[in-house]
Amino acid sequence: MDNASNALAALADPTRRTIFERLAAKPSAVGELARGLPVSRPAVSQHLKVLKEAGLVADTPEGTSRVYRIDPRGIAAIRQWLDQFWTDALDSFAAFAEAESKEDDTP
Amino acid sequence: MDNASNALAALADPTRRTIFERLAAKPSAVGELARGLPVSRPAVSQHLKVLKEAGLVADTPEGTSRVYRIDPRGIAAIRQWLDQFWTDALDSFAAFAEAESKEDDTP
DNA sequence: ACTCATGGTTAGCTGAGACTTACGGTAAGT
DNA sequence: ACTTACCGTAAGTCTCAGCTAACCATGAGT
Repeated sequence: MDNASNALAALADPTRRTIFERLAAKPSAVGELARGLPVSRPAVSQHLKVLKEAGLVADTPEGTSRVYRIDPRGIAAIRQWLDQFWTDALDSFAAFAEAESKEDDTP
Repeated sequence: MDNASNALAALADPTRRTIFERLAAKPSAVGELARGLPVSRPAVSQHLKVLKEAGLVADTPEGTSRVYRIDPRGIAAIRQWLDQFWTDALDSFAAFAEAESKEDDTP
């Protein structure tokens, strides 16, 4: 799926992965996240924007604050994309193993 | 896992995703891949190096050629990393839905 | 109305990485 | 031995993404 592309690209950045993992452990506000990270608050905002557009997180206004949490849709998209190749990967390996065993004609 | 980090970063590039998908459909040599892509052959070589270090592909010398195929380990690493957050994601959404329903005190 | 706290947005800088070109290295065929 | 085909690597260029600093907007409390 094309949505999986955005999700994969979003999780490629280490800082975004850290943010994602922390939100998985506990939904938090922007400043709360930035305080525990080595980057500034605007950087966290930009990362959250990317994660949101990738369908990996969702946000809810909470007064003057804004709470972010994990969105299962992004994870589902990546899983679906991966499973598309899972059987192919096993087939490739099975074919390789079989070709290897047939090469054993050197006694 | 840390191996999942490399795999995610490797699949972030669109060209590498295309190479990965084509190898899933059919194991191929480097030149064969490059002929169907809008980039040069050395570029494909570099991409394959990244994919190999990420555990996503494996290669086998075939005479003067070199056949690349999919390695299931990379896919497994990403799947394992994702499943680590799957239940957390569902919990986050369940908690959000419950909080939403309790806010229905505005008749 | 004023103040304070929280966040999203923009401009600009900088470093990482994707690409090409050129080169060297190896195996098969003649 | 020579040629051809296939591939990996090094050096260099250039674009893009992540970061900071500064600014503006909004809601809560007084």
